[in-house]
Amino acid sequence: MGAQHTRGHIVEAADDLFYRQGFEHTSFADIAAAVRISRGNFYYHFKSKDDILDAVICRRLDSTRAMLERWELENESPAARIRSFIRILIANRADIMRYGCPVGTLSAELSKLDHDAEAGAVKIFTLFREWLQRQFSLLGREADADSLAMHILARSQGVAALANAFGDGRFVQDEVDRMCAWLDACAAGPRPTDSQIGEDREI
Amino acid sequence: MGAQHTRGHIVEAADDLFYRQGFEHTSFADIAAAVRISRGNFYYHFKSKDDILDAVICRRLDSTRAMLERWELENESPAARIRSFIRILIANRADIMRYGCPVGTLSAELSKLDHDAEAGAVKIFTLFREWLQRQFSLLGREADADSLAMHILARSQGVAALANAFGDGRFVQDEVDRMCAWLDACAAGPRPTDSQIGEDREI
DNA sequence: GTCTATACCTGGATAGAC
DNA sequence: GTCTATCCAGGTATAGAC
Repeated sequence: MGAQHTRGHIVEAADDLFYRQGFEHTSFADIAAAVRISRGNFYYHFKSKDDILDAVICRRLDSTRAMLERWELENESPAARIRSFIRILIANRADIMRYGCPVGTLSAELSKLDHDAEAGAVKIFTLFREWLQRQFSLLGREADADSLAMHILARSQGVAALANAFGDGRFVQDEVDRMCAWLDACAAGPRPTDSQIGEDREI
Repeated sequence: MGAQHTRGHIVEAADDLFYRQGFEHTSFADIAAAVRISRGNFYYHFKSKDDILDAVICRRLDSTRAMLERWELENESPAARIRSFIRILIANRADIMRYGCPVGTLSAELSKLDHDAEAGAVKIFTLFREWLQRQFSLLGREADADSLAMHILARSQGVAALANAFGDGRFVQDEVDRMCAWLDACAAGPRPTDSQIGEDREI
């Protein structure tokens, strides 16, 4: 068993448990049981629980970067790329209904704990934010690209929060449809006709 | 010191601490320090920490009911009432940026803890949901009133989540403006003109 | 590298004096 | 009603054998 191999196992198990149970609520005993090593062995690989958290956040940052890159390669148009983002709500629907959004719930928890690692968790949000901003810029919305990015990010967070609270899969689908329709209107241009001002400000 | 008086103090302090620090992260020592009583004294008033949580949730249910009633009395039109709801994001902006939404963060935490009281926390959401649904019905949107209620609830949750993560007050104001504009379009009628289908599905 | 044993602390909960 | 003293479980972290 190479050290890196065990270390990787620990981070992987911790990532999963932190998502499902929360950081504070997950004990070394929980992780040890999942990885099948003794508690004492942790301290050969990490010097504290906070250290494991840092490793988990790095792992999530890496996998998020990889996912965003994939979406970019798989889709030609920025609109299609943004739709890939919106559709993670569907792809991960079951987990989201049970455990919420991994990004949102972690940064919310760390915020309450007043934990130093909160900044790292927010960085994951920032990856999405900047990526979405780039896509909206490519869509011809340079002027308000960041605002649009934050808007769609907020909506997906809200959907995840209520999906978790009410456990309603139909609601998720409805909101995804709304977001896609909004995106279409958005791609069509900032202010289609003068008569639509009012409705259009929604965009 | 009447028993009810002390009990009320405990619940009040616990409510505040559970919001700012989270339920699990708040210890009896924290509450005791806030209320200025000894730890042992808790058990005269409550038989366990979970009991205090139940009392806190009841308190929040009551204060939510009172707030919704107030909004109803203070505003004639359903649109104005819904705007009162949207504007809590502004009224409580400072707290939301620091601690998130009290309803959303509690039910998210209890969900991860797999705690029995999660159902109670979700009831608070349900109060908002049903109240909003009634307002949308009065607005002439009986057919999709619940869907619209969930939509606006989700958006406010998303705004709170990102406001907490990024600590950006400007973002909150922008999103509140968007939500108000959306509401105006919504009140104007479900499908203004045929040519707007597509943009309109946003509603 | 991984284990067992254990130190040490915090947190919830109880007992009983006042 | 409120206190002090105390118990006990569970958590992080360390020491040292293998």
